[in-house]
Parts: sequence; structure tokens; C-alpha cells
Amino acid sequence: MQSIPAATVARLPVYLRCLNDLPSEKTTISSDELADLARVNSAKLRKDLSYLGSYGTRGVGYDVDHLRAQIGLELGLARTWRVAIVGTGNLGRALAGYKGFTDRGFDIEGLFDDDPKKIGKKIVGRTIEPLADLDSAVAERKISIGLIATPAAAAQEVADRLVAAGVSSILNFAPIVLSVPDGIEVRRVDLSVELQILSHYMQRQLLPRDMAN
Amino acid sequence: MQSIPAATVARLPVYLRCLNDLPSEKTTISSDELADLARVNSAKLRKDLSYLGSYGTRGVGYDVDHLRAQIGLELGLARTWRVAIVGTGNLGRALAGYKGFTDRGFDIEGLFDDDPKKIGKKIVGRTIEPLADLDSAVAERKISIGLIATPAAAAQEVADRLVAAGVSSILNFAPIVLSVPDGIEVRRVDLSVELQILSHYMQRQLLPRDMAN
DNA sequence: GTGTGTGAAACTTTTCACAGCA
DNA sequence: TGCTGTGAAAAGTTTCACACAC
Repeated sequence: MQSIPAATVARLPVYLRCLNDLPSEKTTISSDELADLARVNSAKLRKDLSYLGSYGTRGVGYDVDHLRAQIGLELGLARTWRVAIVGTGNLGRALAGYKGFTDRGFDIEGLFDDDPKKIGKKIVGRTIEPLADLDSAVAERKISIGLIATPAAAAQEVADRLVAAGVSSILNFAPIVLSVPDGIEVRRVDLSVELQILSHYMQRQLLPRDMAN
Repeated sequence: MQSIPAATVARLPVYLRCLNDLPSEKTTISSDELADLARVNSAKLRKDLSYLGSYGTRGVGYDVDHLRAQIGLELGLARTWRVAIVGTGNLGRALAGYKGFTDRGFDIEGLFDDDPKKIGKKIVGRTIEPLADLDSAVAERKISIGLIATPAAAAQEVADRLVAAGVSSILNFAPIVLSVPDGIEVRRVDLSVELQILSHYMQRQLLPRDMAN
């Protein structure tokens, strides 16, 4: 019942999604079946779930509804979290329109940009506000998550302001390593890093192509 | 000189970016300085770089240009890779317009969608093609990386077709766990998974807020 | 029989600490 | 003296394999 390993935390959302995608007549699932859907080893899955204290039934499997509820609780999805998106370029707009947020209890409570031409325009029904209002809006609306979708050059300043205004987590899409105080959780989503990792592994495949065919 | 640990591979692109962001008059950098920029422990950085065989100079540090070149080589950036984007919704459009790709040797050689209303339209100068042409285009244009930006329901089929047509890596933005043959590298970029991970850690902070202030 | 929960083993990754080179 | 390169220790993660509950 201590703190759950980071590797496990990162997989819980995947398990949850697999459970949500199950046909509704399925009320029970074994670790083998779920592991297969999530593409992980079943012993790993069982160990992950054991950290939740969520008991399965030996010889049967896990109760789907109960498991969903347990994972949701552990991921803090019982409540809603208020989110601000900073930067409304292509990516910011894609984020603002992403269905998967509201569904899972993440409410977008603010869209900010510093381009005067964009301010006042609407994206999916929400008006873009000036960056100057970011600090007060975060504080007043009790926003706790900031998504940074600005160019790299602006990202650190935005992060500083988000933190100062009271945000406790940041999801950073800008291609830069942010520096934040201890206790602020930052996750980075970086397209070109991902591509470069792929590129490394592709290069390694070089000669031993499909020789074992 | 054996295969580099996965954890190291995932950090190399970050080091490379930090090096690229350095002012041009900086010709030499110590592990402490670079580790600070990349926000990692300096022993870890040195160990990571030691896998490249890239020698620094004791008492001095690493030659910036040489290090850049070594990391680029290891990441397969000496050549260009041809990329197809499948799905041209908000996210697909954001990807198509992302500057960081072309810069680093990833050339977008095809945009595909199955919506007849979108086919023939242009995004950043490139015409959207029908999904039916995906297979032949991948093969003919020697595309080796596919970016999947479709809804979840379409993603697996698109992945199957990409693989059959000869792609060797996939970057998947659809919220689903793809199943692909051995030897095909897949990386997932999943916004709602990232948010749920943040949510978990935010929840854990609960009471011991700013008590040590 | 079936499938969970979990110790113990194997492996990976991180961090420490320092010898040794410029 | 300053900073790299790296063994060795520590920490974290995965996998195995099986006792045991249903």
C-alpha cells in the first residue's frame, strides 16, 4: 500500500483503456487475457494490479467493473482536473479539440496565446485569451494542469508563470527541457525525440533484414 | 561497442538538442554543464556518452562539434528518412506542419485520409491523398516510417497496411495498443495516458502541500 | 483444473566514488 | 587541479515458477 512503482503507474492508464474497450457483456477477465490486450507479460500485469490491492479471484480472474474502479481511483480520476492550454498553434488547436480529455475528467478551462490576431477567436466553443491573463486565470479558476504548446523559446517563461500561479503539473510539448521547482510534476511529449529513437533502431536493423524468413 | 541500452538511446536526442541550442562560441562542454542543461545526473551522462565511444578530454570536457556528430551518427541522422502521415484531422495537420521534422532529416512524403472531402486539399503545400493509395505509395516512395494520427478504430488496420507495404517503424498517436510483427518498432504518443500519469502524482501530493515553506 | 499472488532470480538502470589522464 | 571513464554498489524492473485459493 506504499507508493506504487513509476513503471507500474505508467502502465495503469493502458490497462484502464483496455478494460474500457471491452464488450459490456464481459464481466470478468483473466490476467492472461488483459495482458494480451495490453501487450505485456501476464506476470507483470498481475504484479502491477497487486499494488492496487485489487484482488482477483483465483481460478476466475478479475471483476472488470471493480478493476476499472480501482485503477480509476489510483489514477485520481474520481475527480475532475482543470487544465489550461498555452499556445494555440496547430498543436494547441489539436489539443483543444481532443475528445479524450473531457471524457476522462480533464476539463479545459482556458486557452491562451500572445498573438493579438488570435485573441478573441474561438476554438471548439472556447475563446482564446491573452497570455497576460494567464496568471490570474490559473489562480482564480483553480487550474492545476498546464499544457505548454508554445514554441520552444516561450516555454520556460510560460512554465515559470504557470508554477507561480499555482499549477502543480505540466505537460510540455515544446522541444526543450523545462526547469521547475521540486514537487512540480512535468512530463514531456516530444515528437522529434520519438522519431530520432525510431531512427536509431531502424539504422541498427541494417543488414540482418528478413534473412530468417 | 555492443548495442546501446534503451534508456540511453531515449536520452541521446535530448543531449543532441541541448548541444544544438548552445551558443556557437561554445566549442567545449563538461559533463556537469551538459547534464545540467539536460537535467540528468552527470555520471549518467558520462556513462551514456561512453557507449558512443566518443572520448572527451580529462580536465577539459567534450568537443561540442564532435559530440554532435557522434550522437547524430548513432541516431541514424546522417541520412534522411521518408515519412507518411495517415489521418489529417487536427493532429495530423499539426504533425504535417511541424518544423522539427524536416530540420532533422525526416521528410514527409505522403499525407493520407479516407474522408473524400479532404482528399485533394493541401496542407503546407502537400496534397492529401486517398487512403486507398497508401500501400502503393509507401512501397514506391520507399517510405519507412508511418505516423498514425487516425481515430482509434482505424489505427490497427492502418498499421497492418503500413507494415505490409514495407514500413519498418510506426509512431502511433491513436489511443490504442497496436499489434505488429516482431522487428517492427512502434512508439506510442498518448496524450490521455500522460495526463492520467500526472493525475496520479497530483493526487498523491494531497495533504503535505506547502507545509515545508 | 484454473488462474491469482508473490517470493526469489535475473536483468536493467542509476548512482557513487575514485583512479588516472591532460 | 579538473574532469573523464568506469568498476562496484544500490535501486528499480521484469520474469520465472509455484504454492495455494476458488
